[in-house]
Amino acid sequence: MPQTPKPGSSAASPTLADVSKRAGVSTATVSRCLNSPAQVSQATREKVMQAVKELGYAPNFGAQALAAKRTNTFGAIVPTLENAIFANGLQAFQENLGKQGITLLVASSSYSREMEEEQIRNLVARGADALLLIGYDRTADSYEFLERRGIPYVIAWAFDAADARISVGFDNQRAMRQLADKVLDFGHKNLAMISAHRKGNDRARLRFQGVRDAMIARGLEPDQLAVVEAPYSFTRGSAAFADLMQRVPRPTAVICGNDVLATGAVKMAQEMGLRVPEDVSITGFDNIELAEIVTPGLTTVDVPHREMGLRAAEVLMQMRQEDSEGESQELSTGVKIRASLGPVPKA
Amino acid sequence: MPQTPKPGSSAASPTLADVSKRAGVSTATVSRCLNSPAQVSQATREKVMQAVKELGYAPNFGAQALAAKRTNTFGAIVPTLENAIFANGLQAFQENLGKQGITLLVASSSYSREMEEEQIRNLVARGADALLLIGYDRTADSYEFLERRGIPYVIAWAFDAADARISVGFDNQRAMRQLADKVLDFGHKNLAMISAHRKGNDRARLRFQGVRDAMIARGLEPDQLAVVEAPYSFTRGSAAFADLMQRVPRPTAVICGNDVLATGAVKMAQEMGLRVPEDVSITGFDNIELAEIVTPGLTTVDVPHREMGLRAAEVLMQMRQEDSEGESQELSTGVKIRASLGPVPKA
DNA sequence: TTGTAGGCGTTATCAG
DNA sequence: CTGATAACGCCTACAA
Repeated sequence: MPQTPKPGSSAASPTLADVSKRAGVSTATVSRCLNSPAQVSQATREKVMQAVKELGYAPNFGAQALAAKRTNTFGAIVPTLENAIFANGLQAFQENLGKQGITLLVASSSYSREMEEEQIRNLVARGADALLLIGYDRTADSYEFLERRGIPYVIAWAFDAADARISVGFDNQRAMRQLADKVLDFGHKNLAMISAHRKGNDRARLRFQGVRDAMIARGLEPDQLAVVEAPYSFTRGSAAFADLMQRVPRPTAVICGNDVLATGAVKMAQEMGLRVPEDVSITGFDNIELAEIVTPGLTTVDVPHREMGLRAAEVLMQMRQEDSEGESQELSTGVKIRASLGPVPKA
Repeated sequence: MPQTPKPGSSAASPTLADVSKRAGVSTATVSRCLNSPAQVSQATREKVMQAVKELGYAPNFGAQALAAKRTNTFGAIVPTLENAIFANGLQAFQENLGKQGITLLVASSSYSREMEEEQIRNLVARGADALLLIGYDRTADSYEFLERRGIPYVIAWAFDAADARISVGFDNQRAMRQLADKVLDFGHKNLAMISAHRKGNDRARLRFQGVRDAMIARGLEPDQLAVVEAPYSFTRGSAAFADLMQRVPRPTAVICGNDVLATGAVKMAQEMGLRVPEDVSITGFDNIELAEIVTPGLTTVDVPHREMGLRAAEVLMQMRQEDSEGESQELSTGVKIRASLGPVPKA
């Protein structure tokens, strides 16, 4: 049945054909008007644009992608959107992409490798030209899928010089080691750590290892490190802290895998009537705004979020455009000292 | 390890045709296998699924949308993703959608009506079946576009009984009025407000009005209310607070348009050596986690974020499925009293 | 500068 | 149950 173009069908989306009809030109001309206006004469262009306005035409993305094989869309998959850990980096990433007219699609994996694999497929199916991913740990299928499709991707929030994959990030282990060194400088011997689940999370594993490195360098027994794993949330941080405070001997410093956990810990300390840092020191990781907001301010690892996002965008755009290999970039971190870290309490 | 791909087809995405060839069936059968497996015999199904696995086939979203005219994708456009104001609501929205196999695409408008209009077009072009929007204020073109396309949408974070559009939200004016009443109960006479830009932001205007309402009801002159407008950010909240503290007479209570601004204000107060609430009271709006984290805790308007997201999802799914009108829902807010609000300081 | 026509990958409507 | 085949909306050589 040939299409029966109902006159005045208001609900349907106008198509290129509708516009072309109204402007009295061919669909090709309309398409050119929209994509390379220079190729069209002033007069027709105006006619066409007029029709576009009147009909409220907007191109159908699917059809466009299908025909052009290019979407000008990048994707990013982060473990979580619930706290601000990735917000600033993503924001910078998006800003830089926007300058080149590229749209960003964001998805969350909820810290699950399976979910991430699904989201990767999802974004690719939606036509993402390139992907931003967090850390190295993901299913083999995920990597295989990306390679097979030839989708450019860059790994952020982690950097491994020994890995051939392109990344823009920092050395989690070294970063945490530096922080732990500061903690030990204050004389702490009984350390504890609140870590994210290390299984399937390379950043968490490396940060844990960083603490051990620091202990070993001082002749401390790393297995003495009391560890509790907790999902990255404020309340879980509180619970984990309460747990650790039951241990004997009680830790004098609690190193947290990120600022959200550390904030939860600080709040729980207050609830328990423990003073920070007089009774117990607490540190974070990331240096997000929260670290400054909580009282006392968090001593934490300062991560260059914005620069990471910026650079990642550059690398990715280059990889796509020139079909070049791309080049990994290691960024450096620092330690931000705030009041939450202090000397060992007198027993 | 690649799977011995067909010569020349290594980088390209496998298509339905590739799968059908490999499985020795028609493309139609493959499609059915994937979409309504019940219609296919056990034997063929297995053959096909095998081929799908081997080729790493994933459907092309654009083509799918083009042919099926539906995407099982909803969109949401929020003013910002940088702070957690909308995070919990969106999370709940997404969770509920996920149960029905619907994917959520999120975009940010950066508090700009023009940008929002662009994002609406963008998401619709990408095939969003329905949209979640924040507040009522948007360009006429935005509304016109949505109506013309017949895209179901629901307005959240605001509720206006007099407006015919479907919404799931709360009365911002009344909510703020209740909070302001509490402030006045403490005896404050010199009030100040840090508001979001009211132009193009109905929620901000209504909250402002809510404060005035409370003042009027007590016989205070509402024009005495000192107001500073600031973008919703921590640092801007700090700056605005510093500004207000210069005013003569100095306000004894600062009512903020949201918790982020209020937190910035609290921090600035501390920097200035002012005690909260002994020297000055500060209130927020939203009751996000932050309100509990900052010291002192924020007295704020408690908004049922999760329920709003949940309900919005329900309403929207219903509107799409049954093509029904949908029904607006007003949610109620409360006032959460914390330490940041106290009596008027003795002069 | 403009128009014609083929094809992008899927779904859905028919017959077999 | 399965297989052709016609849309779906757009882009892009290729012609005119």
